[in-house]
Amino acid sequence: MPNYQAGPLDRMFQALADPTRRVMVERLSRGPASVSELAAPLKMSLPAVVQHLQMLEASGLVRTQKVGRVRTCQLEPGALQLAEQWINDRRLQWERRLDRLGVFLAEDENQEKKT
Amino acid sequence: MPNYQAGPLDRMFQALADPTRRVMVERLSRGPASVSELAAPLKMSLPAVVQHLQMLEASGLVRTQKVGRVRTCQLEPGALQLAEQWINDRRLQWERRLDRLGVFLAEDENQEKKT
DNA sequence: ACAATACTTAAGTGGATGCCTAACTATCAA
DNA sequence: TTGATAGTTAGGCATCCACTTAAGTATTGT
Repeated sequence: MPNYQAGPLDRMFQALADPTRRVMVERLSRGPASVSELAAPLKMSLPAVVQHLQMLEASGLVRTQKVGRVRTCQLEPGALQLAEQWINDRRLQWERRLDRLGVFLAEDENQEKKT
Repeated sequence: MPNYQAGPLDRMFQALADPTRRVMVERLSRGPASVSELAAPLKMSLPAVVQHLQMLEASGLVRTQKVGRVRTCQLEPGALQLAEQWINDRRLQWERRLDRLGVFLAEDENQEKKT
Protein backbone atom coordinates (compact mmCIF):
# COMPACT_ATOMS: atom_id res chain seq x y z
CA MET A 1 0.00 0.00 0.00
CA PRO A 2 1.33 3.43 -0.92
CA ASN A 3 0.72 6.32 1.51
CA TYR A 4 -0.50 4.09 4.30
CA GLN A 5 -0.37 5.30 7.89
CA ALA A 6 1.04 2.54 10.08
CA GLY A 7 -1.17 1.56 13.02
CA PRO A 8 0.04 0.80 16.55
CA LEU A 9 0.26 -2.94 15.96
CA ASP A 10 2.26 -2.40 12.78
CA ARG A 11 4.78 -0.22 14.58
CA MET A 12 4.91 -2.57 17.55
CA PHE A 13 5.63 -5.74 15.59
CA GLN A 14 7.92 -3.85 13.25
CA ALA A 15 9.87 -2.63 16.27
CA LEU A 16 10.21 -6.16 17.60
CA ALA A 17 11.24 -7.54 14.21
CA ASP A 18 14.83 -6.34 14.52
CA PRO A 19 17.33 -8.28 16.65
CA THR A 20 19.19 -5.14 17.69
CA ARG A 21 15.99 -3.59 18.97
CA ARG A 22 15.05 -6.78 20.81
CA VAL A 23 18.43 -6.72 22.53
CA MET A 24 17.70 -3.15 23.56
CA VAL A 25 14.30 -4.14 24.92
CA GLU A 26 15.87 -7.04 26.79
CA ARG A 27 18.37 -4.68 28.34
CA LEU A 28 15.62 -2.26 29.32
CA SER A 29 13.51 -5.01 30.83
CA ARG A 30 16.28 -5.27 33.42
CA GLY A 31 16.02 -1.59 34.22
CA PRO A 32 16.44 1.92 32.74
CA ALA A 33 19.55 2.84 30.78
CA SER A 34 21.16 5.80 29.04
CA VAL A 35 21.61 5.84 25.29
CA SER A 36 25.32 5.06 25.56
CA GLU A 37 24.64 2.20 27.94
CA LEU A 38 22.18 0.80 25.41
CA ALA A 39 24.72 1.24 22.66
CA ALA A 40 27.69 -0.26 24.52
CA PRO A 41 27.09 -3.96 23.68
CA LEU A 42 26.06 -3.19 20.08
CA LYS A 43 28.55 -3.25 17.22
CA MET A 44 27.28 -0.16 15.45
CA SER A 45 27.59 3.61 15.49
CA LEU A 46 25.73 5.70 18.03
CA PRO A 47 23.49 7.38 15.45
CA ALA A 48 22.37 3.92 14.31
CA VAL A 49 21.42 3.02 17.86
CA VAL A 50 19.52 6.26 18.24
CA GLN A 51 17.57 5.48 15.08
CA HIS A 52 16.55 2.14 16.54
CA LEU A 53 15.64 3.88 19.75
CA GLN A 54 13.38 6.23 17.83
CA MET A 55 11.48 3.30 16.36
CA LEU A 56 11.08 1.85 19.83
CA GLU A 57 9.71 5.16 21.04
CA ALA A 58 7.40 5.50 18.04
CA SER A 59 6.03 2.05 18.79
CA GLY A 60 5.26 3.09 22.34
CA LEU A 61 7.48 0.38 23.77
CA VAL A 62 10.03 2.75 25.24
CA ARG A 63 9.78 6.14 26.88
CA THR A 64 12.78 8.46 27.24
CA GLN A 65 13.57 11.71 28.97
CA LYS A 66 16.60 13.89 28.83
CA VAL A 67 18.13 15.31 31.95
CA GLY A 68 21.24 17.40 31.46
CA ARG A 69 23.10 15.76 28.62
CA VAL A 70 21.92 12.24 29.40
CA ARG A 71 18.82 10.68 27.86
CA THR A 72 17.41 7.94 30.03
CA CYS A 73 15.28 5.19 28.50
CA GLN A 74 12.79 2.89 30.12
CA LEU A 75 10.30 0.30 29.03
CA GLU A 76 6.67 1.34 28.86
CA PRO A 77 5.26 -1.55 30.89
CA GLY A 78 1.78 -1.85 29.40
CA ALA A 79 2.90 -1.52 25.80
CA LEU A 80 3.87 -5.12 25.12
CA GLN A 81 0.37 -6.10 26.13
CA LEU A 82 -0.96 -4.84 22.81
CA ALA A 83 1.06 -7.39 20.86
CA GLU A 84 0.45 -10.10 23.41
CA GLN A 85 -3.28 -9.45 23.21
CA TRP A 86 -3.43 -9.80 19.45
CA ILE A 87 -1.50 -13.04 19.46
CA ASN A 88 -3.63 -14.40 22.24
CA ASP A 89 -6.85 -13.56 20.42
CA ARG A 90 -5.66 -15.56 17.40
CA ARG A 91 -4.74 -18.52 19.58
CA LEU A 92 -8.15 -18.45 21.25
CA GLN A 93 -9.95 -18.25 17.93
CA TRP A 94 -7.90 -21.15 16.67
CA GLU A 95 -8.59 -23.26 19.75
CA ARG A 96 -12.30 -22.50 19.65
CA ARG A 97 -12.29 -23.72 16.07
CA LEU A 98 -10.55 -26.95 16.99
CA ASP A 99 -13.11 -27.46 19.74
CA ARG A 100 -15.98 -27.12 17.30
CA LEU A 101 -14.16 -29.46 14.96
CA GLY A 102 -13.78 -31.94 17.80
CA VAL A 103 -17.50 -31.82 18.53
CA PHE A 104 -18.24 -32.32 14.87
CA LEU A 105 -15.95 -35.31 14.62
CA ALA A 106 -17.45 -36.81 17.79
CA GLU A 107 -20.94 -36.45 16.31
CA ASP A 108 -19.69 -37.99 13.13
CA GLU A 109 -18.36 -40.92 15.09
CA ASN A 110 -21.77 -41.37 16.68
CA GLN A 111 -23.31 -41.49 13.24
CA GLU A 112 -20.86 -44.24 12.36
CA LYS A 113 -21.78 -46.25 15.41
CA LYS A 114 -25.48 -45.94 14.63
CA THR A 115 -24.91 -47.24 11.10
CA MET B 1 23.60 -5.11 10.19
CA PRO B 2 24.92 -5.95 6.71
CA ASN B 3 25.02 -9.60 5.67
CA TYR B 4 22.82 -10.74 8.51
CA GLN B 5 20.68 -13.88 8.26
CA ALA B 6 17.24 -13.26 9.76
CA GLY B 7 16.37 -15.55 12.66
CA PRO B 8 12.98 -17.11 13.38
CA LEU B 9 11.85 -14.32 15.69
CA ASP B 10 12.84 -11.71 13.13
CA ARG B 11 10.78 -13.38 10.44
CA MET B 12 7.89 -13.98 12.79
CA PHE B 13 7.55 -10.40 14.02
CA GLN B 14 8.28 -9.10 10.55
CA ALA B 15 5.45 -11.24 9.22
CA LEU B 16 3.06 -9.88 11.82
CA ALA B 17 4.10 -6.28 11.21
CA ASP B 18 1.98 -5.94 8.07
CA PRO B 19 -1.79 -5.33 8.35
CA THR B 20 -2.54 -7.31 5.21
CA ARG B 21 -0.73 -10.33 6.60
CA ARG B 22 -2.48 -9.99 9.95
CA VAL B 23 -5.81 -10.02 8.15
CA MET B 24 -4.71 -13.20 6.40
CA VAL B 25 -3.73 -14.78 9.72
CA GLU B 26 -7.05 -13.74 11.23
CA ARG B 27 -8.86 -15.37 8.36
CA LEU B 28 -6.81 -18.54 8.74
CA SER B 29 -7.42 -18.67 12.47
CA ARG B 30 -11.04 -19.32 11.54
CA GLY B 31 -10.03 -22.25 9.34
CA PRO B 32 -8.09 -23.22 6.22
CA ALA B 33 -8.51 -21.30 2.97
CA SER B 34 -7.35 -21.32 -0.62
CA VAL B 35 -5.16 -18.54 -1.99
CA SER B 36 -8.08 -16.91 -3.81
CA GLU B 37 -10.22 -17.07 -0.70
CA LEU B 38 -7.46 -15.33 1.20
CA ALA B 39 -7.16 -12.75 -1.55
CA ALA B 40 -10.87 -12.07 -1.92
CA PRO B 41 -11.27 -9.42 0.82
CA LEU B 42 -7.96 -7.73 -0.01
CA LYS B 43 -7.72 -4.78 -2.37
CA MET B 44 -4.62 -5.91 -4.20
CA SER B 45 -3.49 -8.15 -7.02
CA LEU B 46 -3.16 -11.90 -6.59
CA PRO B 47 0.63 -11.89 -7.00
CA ALA B 48 0.87 -9.37 -4.16
CA VAL B 49 -1.19 -11.64 -1.93
CA VAL B 50 1.00 -14.59 -2.84
CA GLN B 51 4.09 -12.62 -1.84
CA HIS B 52 2.58 -11.94 1.55
CA LEU B 53 1.70 -15.59 1.81
CA GLN B 54 5.31 -16.50 1.12
CA MET B 55 6.48 -14.37 4.02
CA LEU B 56 3.92 -16.04 6.25
CA GLU B 57 5.23 -19.43 5.17
CA ALA B 58 8.85 -18.36 5.63
CA SER B 59 8.01 -17.26 9.16
CA GLY B 60 6.56 -20.67 9.89
CA LEU B 61 3.16 -19.21 10.74
CA VAL B 62 1.38 -20.77 7.79
CA ARG B 63 1.71 -24.09 6.04
CA THR B 64 0.32 -24.70 2.55
CA GLN B 65 -0.14 -27.62 0.23
CA LYS B 66 -1.27 -27.77 -3.35
CA VAL B 67 -3.82 -30.30 -4.51
CA GLY B 68 -4.77 -30.13 -8.14
CA ARG B 69 -4.76 -26.47 -8.99
CA VAL B 70 -5.70 -25.13 -5.59
CA ARG B 71 -3.28 -24.32 -2.81
CA THR B 72 -4.77 -24.68 0.64
CA CYS B 73 -3.35 -22.67 3.52
CA GLN B 74 -3.59 -23.27 7.22
CA LEU B 75 -2.15 -21.84 10.38
CA GLU B 76 0.72 -23.68 12.01
CA PRO B 77 -0.75 -23.83 15.49
CA GLY B 78 2.40 -23.85 17.60
CA ALA B 79 4.17 -21.12 15.64
CA LEU B 80 2.65 -18.10 17.34
CA GLN B 81 3.94 -19.48 20.61
CA LEU B 82 7.46 -18.41 19.70
CA ALA B 83 6.51 -14.75 19.63
CA GLU B 84 4.22 -15.09 22.61
CA GLN B 85 7.03 -16.69 24.57
CA TRP B 86 9.49 -13.91 23.89
CA ILE B 87 7.02 -11.22 24.88
CA ASN B 88 6.11 -13.13 28.01
CA ASP B 89 9.73 -13.51 29.03
CA ARG B 90 10.21 -9.73 28.82
CA ARG B 91 7.09 -9.13 30.89
CA LEU B 92 8.26 -11.57 33.53
CA GLN B 93 11.71 -10.01 33.69
CA TRP B 94 10.15 -6.60 34.03
CA GLU B 95 7.80 -7.72 36.78
CA ARG B 96 10.58 -9.46 38.69
CA ARG B 97 12.51 -6.22 38.55
CA LEU B 98 9.58 -4.26 39.90
CA ASP B 99 9.25 -6.79 42.73
CA ARG B 100 12.88 -6.33 43.70
CA LEU B 101 12.37 -2.60 43.49
CA GLY B 102 9.33 -2.93 45.73
CA VAL B 103 11.32 -4.87 48.30
CA PHE B 104 14.04 -2.27 48.15
CA LEU B 105 11.57 0.56 48.65
CA ALA B 106 9.91 -1.27 51.52
CA GLU B 107 13.28 -1.75 53.19
CA ASP B 108 14.01 1.87 52.59
CA GLU B 109 10.75 2.77 54.25
CA ASN B 110 11.72 0.66 57.25
CA GLN B 111 14.97 2.59 57.45
CA GLU B 112 12.93 5.78 57.50
CA LYS B 113 10.72 4.53 60.33
CA LYS B 114 13.74 3.54 62.36
CA THR B 115 15.22 7.04 61.97
C1' DA C 1 37.97 28.94 29.74
C1' DC C 2 38.67 24.38 27.72
C1' DA C 3 38.22 19.75 26.91
C1' DA C 4 35.71 15.76 27.33
C1' DT C 5 31.20 13.70 27.36
C1' DA C 6 26.66 12.60 25.59
C1' DC C 7 24.21 12.92 22.39
C1' DT C 8 22.05 15.23 17.73
C1' DT C 9 21.58 16.47 12.84
C1' DA C 10 22.29 15.81 8.12
C1' DA C 11 23.19 13.48 4.08
C1' DG C 12 24.12 9.41 1.60
C1' DT C 13 24.22 4.25 0.25
C1' DG C 14 22.74 -0.57 -0.63
C1' DG C 15 19.36 -3.78 0.00
C1' DA C 16 14.65 -5.28 1.32
C1' DT C 17 9.46 -4.51 0.96
C1' DG C 18 5.05 -3.68 -1.07
C1' DC C 19 2.99 -3.12 -4.65
C1' DC C 20 2.00 -3.37 -9.96
C1' DT C 21 1.26 -5.45 -14.99
C1' DA C 22 1.98 -8.88 -18.43
C1' DA C 23 2.64 -13.27 -19.74
C1' DC C 24 2.85 -18.11 -18.50
C1' DT C 25 1.46 -23.05 -16.78
C1' DA C 26 -1.36 -26.50 -14.97
C1' DT C 27 -5.89 -28.41 -13.94
C1' DC C 28 -10.72 -29.10 -14.44
C1' DA C 29 -15.26 -28.94 -16.76
C1' DA C 30 -18.24 -28.97 -20.75
C1' DT D 1 -10.48 -29.75 -27.33
C1' DT D 2 -11.41 -25.63 -25.74
C1' DG D 3 -12.23 -22.34 -22.33
C1' DA D 4 -12.37 -20.99 -17.70
C1' DT D 5 -10.15 -21.30 -13.24
C1' DA D 6 -6.22 -21.10 -9.92
C1' DG D 7 -1.87 -20.02 -9.38
C1' DT D 8 2.98 -18.89 -10.90
C1' DT D 9 6.92 -16.28 -12.88
C1' DA D 10 9.26 -12.26 -14.29
C1' DG D 11 10.42 -7.65 -14.32
C1' DG D 12 9.89 -3.02 -12.76
C1' DC D 13 9.21 0.90 -9.62
C1' DA D 14 8.76 3.82 -5.34
C1' DT D 15 9.56 3.67 -0.64
C1' DC D 16 11.45 2.21 3.62
C1' DC D 17 15.18 0.35 6.51
C1' DA D 18 19.70 -0.31 8.53
C1' DC D 19 23.46 1.28 8.45
C1' DT D 20 27.57 4.87 7.57
C1' DT D 21 30.54 9.24 8.14
C1' DA D 22 31.04 14.02 9.16
C1' DA D 23 29.97 17.82 11.55
C1' DG D 24 27.19 19.97 14.87
C1' DT D 25 25.21 21.35 20.02
C1' DA D 26 24.56 21.21 24.79
C1' DT D 27 26.49 19.89 29.57
C1' DT D 28 29.78 19.01 32.79
C1' DG D 29 34.35 18.32 35.13
C1' DT D 30 38.96 20.65 35.88
